[in-house]
Amino acid sequence: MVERIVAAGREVLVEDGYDAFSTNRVAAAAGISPGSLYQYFPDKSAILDLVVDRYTEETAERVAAAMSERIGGIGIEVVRDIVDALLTALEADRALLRVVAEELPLARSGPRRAALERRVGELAATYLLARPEHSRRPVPSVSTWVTVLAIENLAVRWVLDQPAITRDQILDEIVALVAGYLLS
Amino acid sequence: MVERIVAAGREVLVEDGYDAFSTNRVAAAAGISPGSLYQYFPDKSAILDLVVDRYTEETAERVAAAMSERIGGIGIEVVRDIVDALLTALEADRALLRVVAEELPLARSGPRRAALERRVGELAATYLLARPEHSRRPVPSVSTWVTVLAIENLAVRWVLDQPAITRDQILDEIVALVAGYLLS
Amino acid sequence: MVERIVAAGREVLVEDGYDAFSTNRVAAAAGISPGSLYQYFPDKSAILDLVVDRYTEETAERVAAAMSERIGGIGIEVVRDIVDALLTALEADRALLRVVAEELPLARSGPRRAALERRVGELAATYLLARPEHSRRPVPSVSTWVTVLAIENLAVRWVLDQPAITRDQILDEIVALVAGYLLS
Amino acid sequence: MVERIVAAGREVLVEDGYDAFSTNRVAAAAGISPGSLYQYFPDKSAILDLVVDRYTEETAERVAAAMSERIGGIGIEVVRDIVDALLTALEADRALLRVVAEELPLARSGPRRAALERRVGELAATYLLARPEHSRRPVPSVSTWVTVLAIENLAVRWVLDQPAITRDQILDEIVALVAGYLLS
DNA sequence: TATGAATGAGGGTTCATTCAT
DNA sequence: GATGAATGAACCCTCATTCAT
Repeated sequence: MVERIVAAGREVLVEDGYDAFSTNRVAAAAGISPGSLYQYFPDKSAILDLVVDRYTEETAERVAAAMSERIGGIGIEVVRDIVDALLTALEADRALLRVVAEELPLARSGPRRAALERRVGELAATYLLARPEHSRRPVPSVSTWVTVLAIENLAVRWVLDQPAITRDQILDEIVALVAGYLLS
Repeated sequence: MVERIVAAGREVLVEDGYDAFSTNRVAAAAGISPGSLYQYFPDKSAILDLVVDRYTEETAERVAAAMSERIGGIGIEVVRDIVDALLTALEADRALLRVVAEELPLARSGPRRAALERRVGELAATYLLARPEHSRRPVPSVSTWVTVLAIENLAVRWVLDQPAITRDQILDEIVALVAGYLLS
Repeated sequence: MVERIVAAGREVLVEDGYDAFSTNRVAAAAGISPGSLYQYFPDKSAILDLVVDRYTEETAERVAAAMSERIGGIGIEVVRDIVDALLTALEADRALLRVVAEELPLARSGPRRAALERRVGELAATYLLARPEHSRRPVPSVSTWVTVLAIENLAVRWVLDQPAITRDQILDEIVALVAGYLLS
Repeated sequence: MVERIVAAGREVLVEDGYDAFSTNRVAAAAGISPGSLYQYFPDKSAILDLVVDRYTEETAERVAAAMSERIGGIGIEVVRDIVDALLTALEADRALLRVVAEELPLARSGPRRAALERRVGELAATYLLARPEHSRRPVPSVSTWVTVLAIENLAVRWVLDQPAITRDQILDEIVALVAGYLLS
């Protein structure tokens, strides 16, 4: 039932946008009555939080999976594969990404995004520490922070704004950005 | 009068946050009646738009000024100076930056931000075109897009999240990021 | 306008009872929209408070007037006249008295009633102090408290329950009660 | 089971007040499901009614017991003992008395209170009829009504408001009130 | 032009009651 | 009998917008 509500919430968000995310609308989409929401959630924002949580976790999961799979690999191709996975994950539900990234008050999606960044960042930091030859930057925590934020933003904007840049191009550019930063 | 309203709107935004940005509140802050707002703006969101516009323009102005000033300069120090100017501009009104970047539905500030990016991007592209030796990336428009977006996001997050990274450090890192990207 | 709302509130209270005292109902009775209530009252309970205040003050006023008028008089007839005035005041709007005394959570009407008691009590105490021969009770503040509470309750119950006791009878009884108490 | 529910209702009333007296809360306190309430009570107010009934009966029982015990006694001390018993009964559960007398719409506790008054009144009337020398008032039913109501209200207010009057004082005063009324 | 009282749809939430299990 | 999830009408209140003055 919680799942049904979360699904309905996601649907409302995708189909009608954040402004339409009212308890009445979500309940209607879930095919239940407004009062029933409150048997599973303390208030409206808890529903929204869980919808965003689920989405963020989904995305984090895919990226983290790609990372742990590829992380044994050699050279710069690792980065390309990971970013490729990230793009794929973001492309999976562009409509929801748009709402989460652009309509939600960032204060709501911010913490989830930060969690994602932390999770991915830790993996990356571990990797960099294990292979010091892969980074010439002096402070690993800092270069991780920089790398993760830069990649994340570029990926999100590329998916949402769909600039005149091909997928291969953006992958090349991001790889070049990261490689140039860490290795030169 | 429009200016008075915009100033009031900005004040409300900074002092009380986005949720308090109601027409009544803005009118009160401007010392006029709610009805009078509608003589100068078609609706509430037009006021908000103009507030954000003004802020974005201010910031763009400062960065563009720094760019045209420094753009004749030599080498990588140019980048450092420009990023420095950007940080300074963002630090000028951290409270408003927080509201604009974190509380506003990004959809509202998005277009203004895009305008800023375009403006700065054009300057950068012009520069890179004029001095091809400064970039080894194949498509200037793409590398400009990448550079501008990466820098912008890192700068905003550094100012807002205040991570344990000194100002000099973040400048070094951004310079390294850009230099590594464009030159290697 | 405040008066119009108070009148409407009183009407709803009298006509439909306390449970029907909803903001929508009061607004409808006042011929205005629900939102307009909030231009004159901070919340629903403020409306109710004022309705009860007005009623209590009205009643207190009448009784106090009778008291100051008669208080120069001689002997026990003074008490009779005052209680008569009290009965008259309570009979003036029996329907509202019923709601105020029986439907309202006493916590709401309690403080107003207490104020009325205090006001009347002070007058009575002053009188008793000025004419010590009128009371043989040792502690004036206590005998005042006892007298006021006893009279008030008897008067209210007589008006509301309409027991098989004539008006003259109840006046006689209350006079006997008070006289016997204070003078014997 | 009915008893369990009544006990739970009383608990909720005492612990959390009238506003918290919801079917869900009472059911939870009784360790049963909300739906089960309706197997024993037609609706919520029936539960409340029975809780109040029980409490009123308890109180009536104690007072009536004291009355039949003392009623053979001589003189005014009888009154004192009975009022003493009443105060003791009211003090037994001051928290519940407060809720019943101050938070409940009086309309709900009114009929129960009236029953108590009738019961006590009948005892008193019987007594007065049997010993005509104890009252000089002309209509026993009327003087009983007056006496019972006056005593009841004074006792309740004394227990709840805790004015600066000692227990002995209030007993003295009530005795004086009654004695003066009936005998002078 | 400026006002600001009035609007009223819609918001989130509660809770007595029902009924399929 | 017992359950407890589901109901949905009704609650109080907000606020962008309007319009008579």
